[in-house]
Amino acid sequence: MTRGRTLGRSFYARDVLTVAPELLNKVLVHDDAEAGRLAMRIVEVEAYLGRDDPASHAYRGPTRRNATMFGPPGHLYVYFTYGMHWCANLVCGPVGRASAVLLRAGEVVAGVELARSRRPAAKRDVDLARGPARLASSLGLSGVHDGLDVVGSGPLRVLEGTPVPSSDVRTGPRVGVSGPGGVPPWRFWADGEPTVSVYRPAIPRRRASRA
DNA sequence: CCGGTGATGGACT
DNA sequence: GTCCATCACCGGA
Repeated sequence: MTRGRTLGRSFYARDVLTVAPELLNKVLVHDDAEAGRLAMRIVEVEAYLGRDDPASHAYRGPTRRNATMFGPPGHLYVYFTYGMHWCANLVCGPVGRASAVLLRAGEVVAGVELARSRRPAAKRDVDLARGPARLASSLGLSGVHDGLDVVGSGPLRVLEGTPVPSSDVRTGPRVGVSGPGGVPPWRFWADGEPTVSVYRPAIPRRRASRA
């Protein structure tokens, strides 16, 4: 299931709220020189608007961490969080807008054995990429992939897939984001997908106090 | 199934 | 010092 046309730059160059739902059912392919190929059908995404979005990493302007977001669309923004996890986004919109789509969940459609080896904690295959850090882990993504172009001949690309009919696209609030929630339909998934990550309201927890 | 919580390090104020 | 675009594991129902 790794046939199909590679999406071009113009796909990503549009408004992030247009691109996000269209990414559903697209197939992200990662060819690792040593590990091999893994292909992931995207089933859940989340939009981040950029400078005007309090929940976005880009809200306070460019830093070394978020530099990729401020660059051209069609590049992968990978960041490190909670001291142990990587998460991946696709940069959208025009240069400088810093909008991006967080890849929240997917279904492994090629390289399942490889994904299992990367995520031994997953009890069932449906858990291999249920959640953004799990998705990145299954794909073998980390900081070395931040900034990579997914358009063209690199190890990463996104293939066309069967579009999800708009009547089957569901929307909801963002996951794990505190602060002003805002109005736009931030999160998108396809109706009936078993691999969509579970919604949990953002409840900031204090770090455990030392005795 | 569900809720509670420790892990763990970097970015930012 | 505080906050994370999170996950795995545990105990209870």
